[in-house]
Amino acid sequence: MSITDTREIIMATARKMVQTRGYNGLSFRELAKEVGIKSASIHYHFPTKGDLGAALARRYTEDGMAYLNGLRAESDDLGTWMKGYTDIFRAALLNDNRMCLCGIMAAEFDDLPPEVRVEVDAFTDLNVQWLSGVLDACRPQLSAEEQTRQAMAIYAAIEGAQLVARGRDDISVFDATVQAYQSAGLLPG
Amino acid sequence: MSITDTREIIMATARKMVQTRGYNGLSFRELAKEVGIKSASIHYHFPTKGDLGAALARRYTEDGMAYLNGLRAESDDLGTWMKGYTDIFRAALLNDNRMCLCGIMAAEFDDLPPEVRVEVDAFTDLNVQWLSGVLDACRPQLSAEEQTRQAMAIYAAIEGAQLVARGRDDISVFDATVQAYQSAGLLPG
DNA sequence: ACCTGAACACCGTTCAAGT
DNA sequence: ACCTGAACACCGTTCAAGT
Repeated sequence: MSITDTREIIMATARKMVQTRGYNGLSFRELAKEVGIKSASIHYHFPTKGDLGAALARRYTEDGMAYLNGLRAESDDLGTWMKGYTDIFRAALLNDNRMCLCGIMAAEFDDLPPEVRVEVDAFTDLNVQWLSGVLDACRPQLSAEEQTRQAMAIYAAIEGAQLVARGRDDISVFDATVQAYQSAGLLPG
Repeated sequence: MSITDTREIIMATARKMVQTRGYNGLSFRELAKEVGIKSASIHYHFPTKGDLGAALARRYTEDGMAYLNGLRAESDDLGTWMKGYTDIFRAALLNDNRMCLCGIMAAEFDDLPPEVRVEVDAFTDLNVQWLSGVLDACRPQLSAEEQTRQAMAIYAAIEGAQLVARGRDDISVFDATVQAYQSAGLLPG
């Protein structure tokens, strides 16, 4: 086992925990037990909880953007793009009623150390940027400001749909809500 | 000071703390310090943290519904109703970037004791019910199911707008997002 | 390079004891 | 009726010590 392996196992395990219980709900002792080391050893890889949280958010953003950019590269269909987008959030709910890592952390805003806040912000920015790109492809007549505003609204609405559906532990709430967004024309396609 | 007074002070103080830091972020010791008693004394009024959380959510729901029902009684104007509705969430952000008590708790779903979950669910139900009533007044041609679905979508979208705006600590994000919802026709009026 | 046990100040909770 | 101090098992963090 090299350095990287243990570090990766810690991150994968912690990511699941945060998506389920939140940043505050993440316990170093519980995490260590699951990984099979002592809690003090976690601090060797991530000096503070904030370091771990920031690393998790950064990786989560990287993975998400790789998926989304692949989606745009592989298809020219607006419907495929938007279904691919909403499916990220749907998949989290399907996966043990988990939440978007940065969505759940946004709710804990006041408890987050600055280095984590920065990464949560970056996730939001990149989501809005990607959605703006999609809007530019399908609604080029809109100004850049209007595209950004609509992209922000789409992102916020999807996060809200996930939050509420999760609170009900009912994925059909998510599906029905996304469909209502589509009917209203909030989502393109 | 009667029983009720201390109890009320505890609830008012705890409510602010939960709207800022969440259920997990609420500390009995910190709460006690602010109230001016010892943490063990909190347990006299609320045996467990779950009891306190449930009482907070129930009171929050009661207060909100009293406001919303007053709104519908005092005016016949759809715009006034919807502005009154979104203003609840806007006011929380204006008040030290706080969140809807039940919105922040919904994100902590997995950490909530059952008695708190029940109250968070009730809040959602009553919001959807109130919004359905508004939709029935302005879009009577819709089926009850469709009204409920749209009401759920409105509630989820507003919660999401608050969540994202709070993460940015920027109320203009909330305002722009709500306006985008209105332009799309997701919000009536 | 990586891990550990022990200590620190925190946490919710319990309970016998005070008034 | 209401409050308290002390104890319990938890928490993140630090650090000297191990290999």
